[in-house]
Amino acid sequence: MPNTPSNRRPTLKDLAREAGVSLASASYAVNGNGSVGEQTRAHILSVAQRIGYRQNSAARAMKTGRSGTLALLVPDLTNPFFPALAQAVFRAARAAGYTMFLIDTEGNEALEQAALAKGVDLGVDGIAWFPIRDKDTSAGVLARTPVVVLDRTVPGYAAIGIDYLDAGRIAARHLLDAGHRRIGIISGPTDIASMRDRCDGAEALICGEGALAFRVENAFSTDLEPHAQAAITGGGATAVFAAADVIAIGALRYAQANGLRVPEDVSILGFDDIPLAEQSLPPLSTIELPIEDIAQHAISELGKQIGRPHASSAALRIVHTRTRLVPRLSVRLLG
Amino acid sequence: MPNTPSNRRPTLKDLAREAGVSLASASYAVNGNGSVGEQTRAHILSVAQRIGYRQNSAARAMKTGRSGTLALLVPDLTNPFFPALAQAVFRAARAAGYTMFLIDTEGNEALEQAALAKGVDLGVDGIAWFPIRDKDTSAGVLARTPVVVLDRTVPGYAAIGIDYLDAGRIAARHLLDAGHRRIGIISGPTDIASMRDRCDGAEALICGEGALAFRVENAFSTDLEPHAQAAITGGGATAVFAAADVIAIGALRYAQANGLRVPEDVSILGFDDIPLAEQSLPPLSTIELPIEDIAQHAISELGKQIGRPHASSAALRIVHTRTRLVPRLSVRLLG
DNA sequence: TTGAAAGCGCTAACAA
DNA sequence: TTGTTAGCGCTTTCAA
Repeated sequence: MPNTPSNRRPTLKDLAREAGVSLASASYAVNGNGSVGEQTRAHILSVAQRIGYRQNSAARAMKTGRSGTLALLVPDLTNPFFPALAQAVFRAARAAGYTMFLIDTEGNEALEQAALAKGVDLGVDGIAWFPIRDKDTSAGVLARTPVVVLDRTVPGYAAIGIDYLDAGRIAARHLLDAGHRRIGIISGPTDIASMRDRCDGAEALICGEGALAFRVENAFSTDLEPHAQAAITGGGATAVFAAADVIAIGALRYAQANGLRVPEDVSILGFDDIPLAEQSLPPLSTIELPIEDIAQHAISELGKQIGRPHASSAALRIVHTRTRLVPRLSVRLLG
Repeated sequence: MPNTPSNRRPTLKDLAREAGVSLASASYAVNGNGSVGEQTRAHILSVAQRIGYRQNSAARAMKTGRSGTLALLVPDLTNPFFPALAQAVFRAARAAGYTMFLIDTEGNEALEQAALAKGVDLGVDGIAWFPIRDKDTSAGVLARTPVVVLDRTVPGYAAIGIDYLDAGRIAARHLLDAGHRRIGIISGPTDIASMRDRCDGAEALICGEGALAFRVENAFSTDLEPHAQAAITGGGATAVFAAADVIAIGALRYAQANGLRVPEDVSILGFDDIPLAEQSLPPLSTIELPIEDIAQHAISELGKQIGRPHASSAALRIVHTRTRLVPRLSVRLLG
């Protein structure tokens, strides 16, 4: 009959007592690091199994200052880009031996700040942070915690960026190469630098080698606002670069609902390559974000910062990853 | 000049020293519970602010046995149902004063087990668990941690269920009421009880008041397998109940790609009400899951278990929530 | 109202 | 190889 009070979760001490060894031996056996005789270890482990011993990571974390956990903050899980990114980051974290938690900041800056603080308080070893906007809501809370900002840039933090100017150029290049000259742009909300960049990149090239039919802005939604609707039906563009797939899908639907065939009458190029893009009719040509690259770089950057306690004030790495064109059927090759 | 070594995160001790008070007073001030003079507290708080003091929740959790955090495990974040559920659960948790972390078990039972264990080890106060299948992968790890199982049932755990038999009946009722008599069912993977139930519920009613044209199974995907394709084009049904929206969307597309108009030639009723359902052409009639109810009940059940240390062996609550029909345009009312 | 001090469960020197 | 022991940062009882 075990001496362990059955209503309490067994501790290392219980385990040691139960197995008739010292605390240290029990700890070594459980962590597999110190030196314990092979049979001692086996015995301890079997007792652990029997009494249902589990590490108390809080205590362990307190002692070692490491919790083996990372947090990922994303602004909106219902935007299909983020689950995809999250899975990639989860995988990368797992490969590096970390357990990753996800927090949805729900587009709410107060929540974002609270989540950042909570992460720090709980002692996660690092935070991969996809900010709601290009704004530092951290209020100094992150001073001593490894952080890497994803996709955006927040002054003072390492970041994994995407070369959006280049991405915009890739988009424009594709349309131009397909023979289009009058090209319109439907931008997403421009308070986000990455959005401005991709549109600026595209616009520069379009103006250089063709003509910008229009450049309008629309919310991050498949519902097109009136001016965007007007641009599509009356803007005179043979091709439209919609700087986000959700908007592109909205444009596609709007065009079709108004008697325009895609791509025969108007070509549409999206951006993001969300799962839905492949399944629209016609399948949407789009620009794919280097999700895997971002995930890899993010975890490796975090790993570096965690390894090297405080070089945070040292050179802040900003890694740039590149996008790729995914040609499908929504862009027409002009004769 | 503060005496706090600047490269280390300030501790309560640092705060107490810096403010010239005892550890206890500092703790009281920070937590707002013990008794401290008004000015003492204000002073301590301002010093805390200045030196950037933050609680170390790991230490706090170790002492109190409570971390103020909950974990939510879901099987697949790229299935749009889960982000929606996650957001609802996050909100409910927040309203109850908890911080919630999300873990995607990625349909992998080994990962699920590891996540469960990690949650327990980290000392979360409770776990809301949406299992991959109706299978207990917990390996006894959860013995002393409050747990509530979502949507499925796992022996030995409290659960928030959905009355799927009833849901299937609601689906069949809708089709029958619209005048359909030859009705087919495309089921999802039937190793999941909830899937069997909704189909069984529908089938019973269909057989009673009409005729079952076919009942086939398909993976949880918009890609239809050959037998499902054949059933749609050659099964002779005027209406199809696809027991998951993703499958319904696949059926819709397949039908349309093969010259069948929806709902003129064939009606399609889905299940889940994922965001995409509203945006398909035609908008998909479907059955809505009571996400908010599930979230509320889950958090409240967890709250009860956390409050009452160990009534776990007591009566296991199984709460049942009800679904609702969301009529849109993919079901035709027969003359 | 304030402070001293005892641990929470664990790790890692260090000693044996 | 094994055991003893000093804390990690915090809360909280108890005494002042």
